[in-house]
Amino acid sequence: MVDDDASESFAFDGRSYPTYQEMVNAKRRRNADVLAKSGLLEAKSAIASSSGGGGSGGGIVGGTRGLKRAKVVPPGDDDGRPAPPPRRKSSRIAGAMAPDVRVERESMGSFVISGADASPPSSSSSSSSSSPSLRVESSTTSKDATAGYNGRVNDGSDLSVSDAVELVGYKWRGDGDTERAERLFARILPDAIEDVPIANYRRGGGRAGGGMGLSSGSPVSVVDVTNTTSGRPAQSTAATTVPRKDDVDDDDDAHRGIRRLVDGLSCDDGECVAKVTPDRIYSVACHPSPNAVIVCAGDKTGHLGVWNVDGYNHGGDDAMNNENASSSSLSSSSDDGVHLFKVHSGAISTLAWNGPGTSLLTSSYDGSVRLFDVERGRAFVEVFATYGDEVKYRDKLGYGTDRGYNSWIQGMEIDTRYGSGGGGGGGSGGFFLCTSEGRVMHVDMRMKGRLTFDAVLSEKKINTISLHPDGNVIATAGLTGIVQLWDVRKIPTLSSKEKPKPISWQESGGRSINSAYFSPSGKRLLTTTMSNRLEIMEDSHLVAGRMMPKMRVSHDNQTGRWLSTFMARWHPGCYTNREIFVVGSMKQPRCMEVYDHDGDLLREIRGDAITAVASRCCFHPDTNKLIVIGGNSSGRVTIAR
DNA sequence: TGGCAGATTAATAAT
DNA sequence: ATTATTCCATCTGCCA
Repeated sequence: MVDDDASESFAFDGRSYPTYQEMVNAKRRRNADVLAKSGLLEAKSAIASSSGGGGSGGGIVGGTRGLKRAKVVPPGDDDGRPAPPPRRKSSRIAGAMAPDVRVERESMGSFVISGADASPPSSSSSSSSSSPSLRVESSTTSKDATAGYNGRVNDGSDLSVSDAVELVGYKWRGDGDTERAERLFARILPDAIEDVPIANYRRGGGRAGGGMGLSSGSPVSVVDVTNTTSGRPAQSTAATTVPRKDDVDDDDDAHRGIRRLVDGLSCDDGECVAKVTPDRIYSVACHPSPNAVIVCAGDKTGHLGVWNVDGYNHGGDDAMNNENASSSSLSSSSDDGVHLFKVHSGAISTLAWNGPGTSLLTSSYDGSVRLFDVERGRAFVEVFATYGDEVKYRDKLGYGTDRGYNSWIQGMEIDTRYGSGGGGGGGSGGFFLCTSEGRVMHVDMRMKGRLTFDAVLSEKKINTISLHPDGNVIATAGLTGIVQLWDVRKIPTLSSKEKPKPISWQESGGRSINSAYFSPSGKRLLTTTMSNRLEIMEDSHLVAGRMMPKMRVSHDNQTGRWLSTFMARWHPGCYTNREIFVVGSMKQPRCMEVYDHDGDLLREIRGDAITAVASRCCFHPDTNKLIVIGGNSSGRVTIAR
């Protein structure tokens, strides 16, 4: 059985390549891969027979690193853990559902969700009022609504590190997890913070390390876009995709430098991948410390996985005696650097470190935002959450913002206008949120926390919200298929009747837009669309009215239902005059793609460590090296460097 | 215009 | 090796 060769020429494996060389390269890669695999089979059996090695899948891939599911709970568990419920799925289907929502099974295996619009928490909070002691049951029934609080993890009180570890179900917890987590929190992360250079986050002097600035020089060829009538420009690019210019232009040095970095990326060995969360990854973020690679991933059921990739700080001088290398008898995996917390009851839609890396914000479908404040030693503080109108919530930030079951927080952007390192509330000035029903909210955390505005900017879901570095413009994009730019200062509140009006907008192929992000320099706006395109606009914030993209790359974004959608993301630092971004890909073999700001594909990163489609990707913020991170739909994270 | 059914998608855990 | 499970995605088509 040979894989279908499909068509030769410039197309291969369902993709078309702009140059023959690239196609050939792709093919070589594929062939090498196939070979490797077949060779592996032999090698595997050989190894297995000889050394009988550890357990499952000597196979390179598959990630032996990271979380491991506890198979069976030993009968005599000392922890007093409750015996595992007989069966997970059955219990869930059997009806442990949220009060107001029922799921009915239909013939074809599809589900129907019926029930009133999740009425706000039933007034009688009965048992769960404020149970201080966390019950461990959870997890298996992560979806059940702990009456009130929209089924969130708790009533909004703080979660300590150990709380968050406890909330992880027995299935994904191991001995010593709490101690390890506490050390991460009390020691490893604080050390990592120390390493973050001030230049990385201080405003004013250029956002990024290395270097410098964007060519503020040429004020830009303002894309004249507007004059071309509604018609499209030369649509002729039909041929394919990338509008590339063959001759690299002037800023060669920068270009070459970046190419060198990008070409050097690899992720071939098993150390480059680990299972970090139990479920599908919705968001990834990387701590800015230049001396560590500490990756965070948020999954569908509210788990936050933290992977300390190189075991940063492990050898610490006074490392705890109690748990040195030898202690772990059962779980040798106890020191693979993966930590798991459960901090939300719904998907973690966005994860974001603030500039100095002192705190991590998590936004979730469960309607809450939590702050992991390393600097102040406070773990998962609920910073905002949607609450109903009941009087008892009057003191909560987010009081009266609950809009029922069909509303959730889809995206978040840290507000850097007051300085990303700002004192204020825990290391960031505040944040913007966008929701499934098209709302945009802003929370100012500088004082006690205040909801600054709450406006409906779209009739449908808004997927992302992005703040322009100049602090005056935000971009929203979502199911309406239109990117819109807004003047932050002129967003009307809910109470005011005036209709919000965007400064400018752009539609893209009529389908929805997965993401729209301003580049760190602010010069460009990058969108990822369901009409299979990546589009780059330049100086869009200077245009009023209709915008047109400067560059357009065709890109298969049909991830389907079971994978998180693609959202191309910029490198947060500026390389001299060159900005780059990364995006997942449906190509086979799987890869992550790095492009530059002209839409040129610099690299397809492949390797044994990429075991599945990397739906959500990001970069390590450091500009002195290049590290690419990808999260897939089974909770695995791959890093390339 | 809005609501629903149905198709589609990829990867794992369980068999 | 095959099957069942995922089911807070999104698009199209059909109905009112």
